[in-house]
Parts: sequence; C-alpha cells; structure tokens
Amino acid sequence: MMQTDSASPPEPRKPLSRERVLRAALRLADDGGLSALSMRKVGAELGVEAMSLYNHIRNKEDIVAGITDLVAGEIDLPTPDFDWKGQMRTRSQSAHRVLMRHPWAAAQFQSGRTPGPQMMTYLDATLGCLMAVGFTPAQADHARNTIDNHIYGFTLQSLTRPTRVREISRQAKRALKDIPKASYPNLYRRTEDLANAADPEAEDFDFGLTLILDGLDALTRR
Amino acid sequence: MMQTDSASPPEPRKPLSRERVLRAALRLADDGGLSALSMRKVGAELGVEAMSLYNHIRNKEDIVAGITDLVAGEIDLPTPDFDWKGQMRTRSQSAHRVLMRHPWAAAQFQSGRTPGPQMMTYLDATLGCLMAVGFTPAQADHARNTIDNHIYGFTLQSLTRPTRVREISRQAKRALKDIPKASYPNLYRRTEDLANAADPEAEDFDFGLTLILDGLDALTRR
DNA sequence: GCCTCCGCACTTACAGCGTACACCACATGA
DNA sequence: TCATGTGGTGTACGCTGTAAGTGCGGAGGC
Repeated sequence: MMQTDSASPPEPRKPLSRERVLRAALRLADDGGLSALSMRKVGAELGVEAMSLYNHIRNKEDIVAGITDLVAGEIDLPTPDFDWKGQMRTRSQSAHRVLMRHPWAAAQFQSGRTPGPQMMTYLDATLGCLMAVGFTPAQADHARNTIDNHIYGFTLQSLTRPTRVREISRQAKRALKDIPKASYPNLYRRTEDLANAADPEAEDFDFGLTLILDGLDALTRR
Repeated sequence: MMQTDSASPPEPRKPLSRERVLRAALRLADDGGLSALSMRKVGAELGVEAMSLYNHIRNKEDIVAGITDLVAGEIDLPTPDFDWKGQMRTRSQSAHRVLMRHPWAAAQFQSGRTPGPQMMTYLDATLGCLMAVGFTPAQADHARNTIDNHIYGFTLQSLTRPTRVREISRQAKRALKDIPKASYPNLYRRTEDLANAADPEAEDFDFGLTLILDGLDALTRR
C-alpha cells in the first residue's frame, strides 16, 4: 500500500474568508479584466469549488463592489491644506496611477454604485479638503465631481491608447489609411499631426486638470 | 380542410437586414440596458432565430458598435462659428440629452472603441469648430477631450441619481442613516445639505462646463 | 421548363456563466 | 454520546454567444 497520504501531505488549506476571496478576485480582474472574473475561476484560484465562495460573499456583484473598494483604499488621501490646488493635483495623480494599475476599475468608479467604506473615506477626505478652504458643501461636491469626471475620463482614454510614444505615432499612421480625408478633414489633420509629432505629448492629464483647478480658483476669489 | 393558410395570411415577413437588426437591438437596449440585449432576444423581437442574425452582423460586439453609432448620429453637430463657446455649449447639451435617452450609451462613448462613421462625423465637426477659431489640432483635441469627459461623466452620474427633485431629497435622507456621522463628517454634511435643500439645483451640468469653456477661452487669449 | 447555385433562415450542439438546493464532513458544546 | 451548526461539495437549471451543418426558395443559364 502506498503511503499516498503522507506522500501528498494533508495540506490543511487555509480556511476561506471574504478577505481571501476578494484578494483572489482582484488578482484575476487585474490581469484579464472584469470579463475574466468568474465565480468558477475565483474558486479555482483558491483550490475550491465555485459554490464555496457563497459562504463568504453574497454574490458576484458583492465581489465586484468589494474589489472596487479595495482599489479605492490605494489612493492617497488629500488633507486639509491652504494649498488646496496642490492637494487636488496630487490626489488626482494618485487616483490616475492607481486606476491605471487596475484597468477595470475606472468604469466601476464612474458608475458610482453604492460606495464601500474606503471609497467613502476617500470622498470624505476630498470634500473635507475643499470645505476647509471655504467651499460650501454644494460647491465642494460640484468641484469634486468635475475633477473626478476628468480623472475617470482621462484614465479610460489612456487605457485604450497604446502606451509607448513610438506606438502612438505608428498607430496614428495606420489610422490615417482608414480615415477618408474628404469626409473627415479635421479628424484627418489631427491624426496626421499625431503621426508626425516627434514627441506626442504623452501625459497631458494636467492640461484639463489645470483648466478645472484654475476655474475653481477663480470662483473662490469671486 | 381548414383554410388555415388564408386564415393566417402568409405574412411575408420583411427580409432581415443589418438596419432592421440594429433597430431592434437599439429598442431592447434602450429599455433594459445592455444586459437585456441578447442575440436570442433580438431574434425574437424580429420573429427569427438567434443564428439568423449572423447573416447580417458579425457578432454581438458588432451590434453594440452599430447601435452606438446610431446614437452618435442623433447628436446635433456644431458648426464653425465665431461664438465657439456657444457652439460647444449647445452640442454638449444635445449630447447630454441624447445620452439620457439611451442610458447604456454613455459608457460606450467613453470607452472609445473604434468609432463608426456617425461618431467620426461628430468628432470631425467638433474639431472643425474649434480649429476654425484658432485652436491648433492638438489644442482642439485636448479641448474636445476635456469637454467630452465632462459630458460623459456628468451623464453617468445623472443616470444613477433619481430624476425627480422630491426623490433626491428623500433618498438623501435615507442615505443619512447609513452614513456614520463620526467616520464621514464631510460626506454627512453634504448629504444633510442635499436632504434639506428645498430645490437641490437639479441641473448644474453647466457648472463644470462653464468652468472648462472659460478656461479654454483664457488659453486662446493668452 | 429544367437545373443548378447560393443566399438566408433553421436546427442542433457546446462550453461557459451565476446561482438555487440538497448533502455531508467535521468541530463544537451539552 | 449525541445534537447542532459551519463551511465545504455535487448536481442541476436556465441563460449566454456562437460554430457547424441542413434545407428551402428564388434567380440565372441553357
């Protein structure tokens, strides 16, 4: 009789937990996108059947909400400060970086389902920073909204675009063939521009952001 | 022998076509969202089996791209005009209205897949309007991007929010119970504000839009 | 008129999805 | 020693997109 029992040691298998389920799900979503996230795959990742997960989470929606909140927790929080524009700028850049690490997350943030605790902390800190320098609650909310729309929109855009500078130019050149110059002259001209630019300004996240912050600044002075 | 043939007349059933498939799909998506859009349901809507659709469209992705372009065609195009801010404002409001009619579409617009002809026409007109008043191609693109991010973001926000003013206040009051005042003081204060506001300014789409347009205006004058 | 071809709808089938439900091993407390 | 409950498993249902093969009906060539 083989000692298969001792040959393959019991491997007591850490007990499942909401935490462990969410971690595994986050890993799957990060490489492969939300469409690669299935109950069966999360189970497999943990060496467990799909149905076992339901002892720790309500359903798939609960998982997505959970990992979205995990991501929210990675963003650097702004603090009340005289230099509120600087605070908003760094928090925006932090959020952008985080969302680029988790490409599936930006769409979730934007859809704005019922936020988890980390997301609420993040919202609260942002509102707090703005209200501390004189924004009314309503103004602060509008400001935050405008800034966030920019962050999410820009990030989603960046995720589609090819990353490397060289690639942008190459892709622009290829796109030119598909754009009938006669039908879309302006689009053509812009793409032409992109194709020829030596250094297509890669990161002008700041373009829109500065626009918005300066606009808000003008409002507070009014 | 019953004359079932003449009793239920042949009903020659208009032939399928890409156009008819997309129309049916658009109807389904509009009431029920993208998740209510399945090949079998589109087929049923047309009195046809699911697989028959594949004679006219490549796959489901093709359908979604198709109806997204249909929606893009509904937006009023800007025209070159000295009052470019007015043009941008009306086109933004038009886009917002259209996207509210097709709640599933905003996310598609934002994801920015390979655009269809109507979408390209729309992009081209916008770029053209901006370049006509002196924006460089790159500037025009950045401007359009910033404006569009605001449109899409705000629209997605509006779609989550309850429509009627009364409802907003009611929901804010309910939300207050779920917000621990101690943990999220600023969020609490803003929600409190919303709950008590007699007329929570429903439509301040213009808040952020004006911010952005004025910012762009300042750039052109520089 | 007949034959042949082909466009287009139909049928069947498969792999994958979320999850309801029944079952059972095992640890715990009485 | 037995009841109880916690947390895993197995099976099953209805749904999804779509690959592959079938067959009907009308159009074009002789």
